[in-house]
Amino acid sequence: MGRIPCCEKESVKKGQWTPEEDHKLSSYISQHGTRNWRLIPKNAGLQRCGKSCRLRWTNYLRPDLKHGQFSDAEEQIIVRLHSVLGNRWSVIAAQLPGRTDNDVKNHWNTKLRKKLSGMGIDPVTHKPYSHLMAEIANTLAPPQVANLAEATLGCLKDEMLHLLTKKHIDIQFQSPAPAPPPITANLGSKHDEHADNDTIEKIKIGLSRAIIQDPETTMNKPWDHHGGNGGSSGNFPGFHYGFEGGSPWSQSMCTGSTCTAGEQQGGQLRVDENGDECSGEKDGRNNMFSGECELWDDLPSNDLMNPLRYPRPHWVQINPRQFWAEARLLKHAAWGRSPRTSRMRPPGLELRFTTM
DNA sequence: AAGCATAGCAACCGCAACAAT
DNA sequence: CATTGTTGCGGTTGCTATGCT
Repeated sequence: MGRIPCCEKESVKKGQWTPEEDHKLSSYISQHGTRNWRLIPKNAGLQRCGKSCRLRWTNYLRPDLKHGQFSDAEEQIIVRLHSVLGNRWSVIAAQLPGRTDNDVKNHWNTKLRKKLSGMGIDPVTHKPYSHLMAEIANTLAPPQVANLAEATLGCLKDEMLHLLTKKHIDIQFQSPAPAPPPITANLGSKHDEHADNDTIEKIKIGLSRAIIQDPETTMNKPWDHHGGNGGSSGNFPGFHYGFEGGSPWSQSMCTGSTCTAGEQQGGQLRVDENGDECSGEKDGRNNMFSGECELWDDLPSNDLMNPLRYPRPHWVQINPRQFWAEARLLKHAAWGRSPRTSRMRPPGLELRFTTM
């Protein structure tokens, strides 16, 4: 025999509250208080669950609530407390008069998390992504780092794939040496799912190859702390980070060589439809982290733990900004239209990334 | 102008902690 | 101390408005 439900589900109304319901609930609570939520809907003449009434009151109807936009000061409090407390929304909300835990949680999930990500800061740990990756990389053996880098690149590939598969495309990927056979990707026909999956796999392989490595840079091994082109992070070549002190909003993982002034001031980084950089978009879509990641190509994942077998892995630094700019150019070329035709790629696409 | 994608927000759900008996 | 009921919390979902193609 289970616990009795908090209300009779079948006779209870769900969904948006009407102004009449709000009025009934508010006037009842103003007279009788919020003693027993199970009895409140019955006594107030509402066909609602007590739990639903409590939620409506605490999150919306309470007279001491603020309903407007979050101020900069409030946002900074949330970020600071979240870095210490994590997702303890009720505790965070308690420090913000007039705000509910639901408000804070929603604001975090829709705005602040993206804002931090856009600035290159991991919203979970509140550390710069590059710092985290450097920390991880420094604790792993090179083959494991390769695995990690592969996974990182995999995310980028999926994003790019998504970009490409939004519309019908017919592309050829062509890679510099060692030249793989050109891969024709023909997406958009739904009639043969197996063939489409096969094509997607081919695209993934093509992208892997298209992001081609620079043989000269193989002299710089990621685990060689004395060589390479490491930045301010010190130990791990290719990972640059550095941020200005002060509020979290001024933090950035950018290095001087890869950031615009706008980014260093905390602006959001974007690439527009033309592949041009811009900043400060209000909705924060297409946010990217700047900085660099490293790829060791052509390492079969099932044998990555054998450094003797793969003593000299290839690697390439990827600037995500350039990645997306290239991706958009690729998209425009594939669709056969671009606002700036001078920037269109000729047929026989070559996707290439330069080191910074 | 229509259709689609995305962001923002309100509300729901399940679980755990707490209180009452 | 065990059981039962209530409240609070955080994750998730679904609806609506808005923007984009």
